[in-house]
Amino acid sequence: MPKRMQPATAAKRVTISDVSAALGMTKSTVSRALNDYPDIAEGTRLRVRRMADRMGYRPLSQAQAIRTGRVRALGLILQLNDHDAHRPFLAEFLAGITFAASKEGWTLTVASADSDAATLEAMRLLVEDRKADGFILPRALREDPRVELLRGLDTPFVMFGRTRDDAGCAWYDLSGEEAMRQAVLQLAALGHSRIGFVNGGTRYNYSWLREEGFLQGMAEAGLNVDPALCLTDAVTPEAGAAAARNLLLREDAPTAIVYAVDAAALGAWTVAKEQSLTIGRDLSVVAYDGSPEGAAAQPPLSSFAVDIRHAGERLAHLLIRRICGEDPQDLREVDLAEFRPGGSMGPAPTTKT
Amino acid sequence: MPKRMQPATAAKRVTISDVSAALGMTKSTVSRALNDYPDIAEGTRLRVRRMADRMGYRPLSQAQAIRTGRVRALGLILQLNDHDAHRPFLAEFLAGITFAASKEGWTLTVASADSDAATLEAMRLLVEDRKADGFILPRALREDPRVELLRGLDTPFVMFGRTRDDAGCAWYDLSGEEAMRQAVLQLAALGHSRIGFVNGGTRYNYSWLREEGFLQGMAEAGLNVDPALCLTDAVTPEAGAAAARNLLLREDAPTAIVYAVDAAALGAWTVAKEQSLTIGRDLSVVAYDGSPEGAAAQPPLSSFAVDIRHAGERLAHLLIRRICGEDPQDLREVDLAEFRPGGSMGPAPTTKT
DNA sequence: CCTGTTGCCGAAACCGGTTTCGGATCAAAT
DNA sequence: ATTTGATCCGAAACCGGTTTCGGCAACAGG
Repeated sequence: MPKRMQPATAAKRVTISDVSAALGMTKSTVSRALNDYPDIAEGTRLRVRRMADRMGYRPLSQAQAIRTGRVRALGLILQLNDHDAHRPFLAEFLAGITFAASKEGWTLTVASADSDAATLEAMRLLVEDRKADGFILPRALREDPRVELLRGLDTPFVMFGRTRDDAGCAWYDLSGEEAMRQAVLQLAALGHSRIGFVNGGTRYNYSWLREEGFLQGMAEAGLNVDPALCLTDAVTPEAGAAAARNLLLREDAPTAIVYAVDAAALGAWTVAKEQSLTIGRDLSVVAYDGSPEGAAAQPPLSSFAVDIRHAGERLAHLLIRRICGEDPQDLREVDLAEFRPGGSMGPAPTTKT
Repeated sequence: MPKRMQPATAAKRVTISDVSAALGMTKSTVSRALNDYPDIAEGTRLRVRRMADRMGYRPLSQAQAIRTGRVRALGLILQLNDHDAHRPFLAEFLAGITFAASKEGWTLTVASADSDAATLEAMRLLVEDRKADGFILPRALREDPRVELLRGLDTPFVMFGRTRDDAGCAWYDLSGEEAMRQAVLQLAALGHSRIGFVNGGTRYNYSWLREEGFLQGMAEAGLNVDPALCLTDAVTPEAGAAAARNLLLREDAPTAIVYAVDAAALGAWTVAKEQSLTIGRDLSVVAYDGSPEGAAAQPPLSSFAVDIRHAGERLAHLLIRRICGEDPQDLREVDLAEFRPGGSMGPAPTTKT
């Protein structure tokens, strides 16, 4: 650590001085021309621009940073203690972010943490060291301490998901509420009337929205919601199986279960086998995420698929605009998840006795 | 894009000038003291150091970078077209890297690419923009174009895995050859004599080593190697199943199969069901990776587990030392994978007719 | 006592940019 | 014809560091 780093062999870049010399102007003029200062004549600006990209000039972000404080880098903290539903998607997510970022000349700085507190600390460090100009916040919580911190640090961010207090928040999200609503309506159309709901972790904001959507769908279908059939905090197959057992061992077991999370829904397969139920016939299941594990199940899980790569791209794009000073109000997008039928939904069993 | 970035609100840091002022010295003295220049008196060096960390001074890497060319950032390119065996491990891998890196004050810059050529281009860009001082190269190929490029750019790197032409290469790897050797010896001890081998992709260097280990084990056990029982290029369950079918439908089918890759080995489960064979009794299977999918199979797959998080940590550490100028010869580590018995290996069936 | 090293540190240039300030030019207004 | 004002650009300071250069002591040798 005390050892000094070897100087990197200077692959000679084109500097702003090269450009200004080639034009017979000063650095300052070139700089202001490229940065759209108002006191530069339009003709000059054009000549500078042309020469700059003819010479292949690209400002060195670190050099700019020491004055401007910005390095054209997005930040992302991986929180490992989080339930790992996102892990199969991680590569796609990162690909989306970096793809969109690099298209605009930005890069991604990644750090990791194993607790909420460590995440906050990691963000603080990256900001202090100017390794990130802003953050993408995956897995938005209903009450999110990260938002509080970043508001305090006056550091831009964009959330994957929404949150309760959305003042100053930009976000990209998928309408889990609409998906849940449609799930219920489809089940109702298939004749189901007793429908269970197994939600995800209630600290996540999406759970609140998906429940809302479920209730909305039930209302629209004219069905009664039995609170006893509504469970929460299942994000793993084990928890999902426990929930399924709970529901299916009842006197008045539901004929269909809506899961908020694919991973949890897979638990139903275990329970179905235990109880000799055939999924898609004796029990209908529908969930949300579009995970490969769900698609690989027998029968495949009907689910609302999320294009995680696209989400990454949108998030990167939105964050860049946010860092460039756009109003967070204008940086909010909500897409629809795509329903992917899989065979786990079928008509309600006739007169279950 | 042309829009100028908002200036970041300057959270005031302690600068080198603050430190030098507090000491009544010049910046240059402080700088040289902290960087271990030989022309600084030992007493002075100490006083500077003490004051520096009493004041919480941490040099701004970008400011250093514009002179030194180094930003204290490691680079990693995710190559997506690669077979995705690593994806379940990606989070752990990143955690390992970032954990070790941040402990020494370094960060990780991630980019992605969808082809070999795009990977090279991405690395070139990161170097040019000084967003990475060196690279971690996952999935070492036997002939690796990345190595060639980085040698040319004179950019430090460290490989996860070894390669054929290892001049100037640092690496961390697990001894796949030793694992395969032990796999064979264990099977031989269980009475197996006809043992099949299903290798991974031959462009990867690990395949060559694992084959070597397999052959070595067979030789030590005094067993004949039947070339017809040695297949290659299976890295997915589908390919692994095809290989298993190929082997098991033979007249002289093997009683055990060594797979180079867990994901491929899972294909044997499919084929065993097709042919009403019980794995662990009629057919023994052993593989390499320690994947969760293997552990979840019935019976669980016996496998050599790789601690991917630890690998990430070692790689980060080695790369930092490499960037600091240490000789690559001194930066080579090979660990042993840990055997994790799972029930998929059993005694050889008595007189298979 | 003078000279030549050597050890140690300050002064100043430098890296590649940004930003402030002021001055020159030219048209419009007095 | 001079003043005024706006437009546009150059000069120079600045950001937070690193590195070169040179000079001042102290110490050794003659």
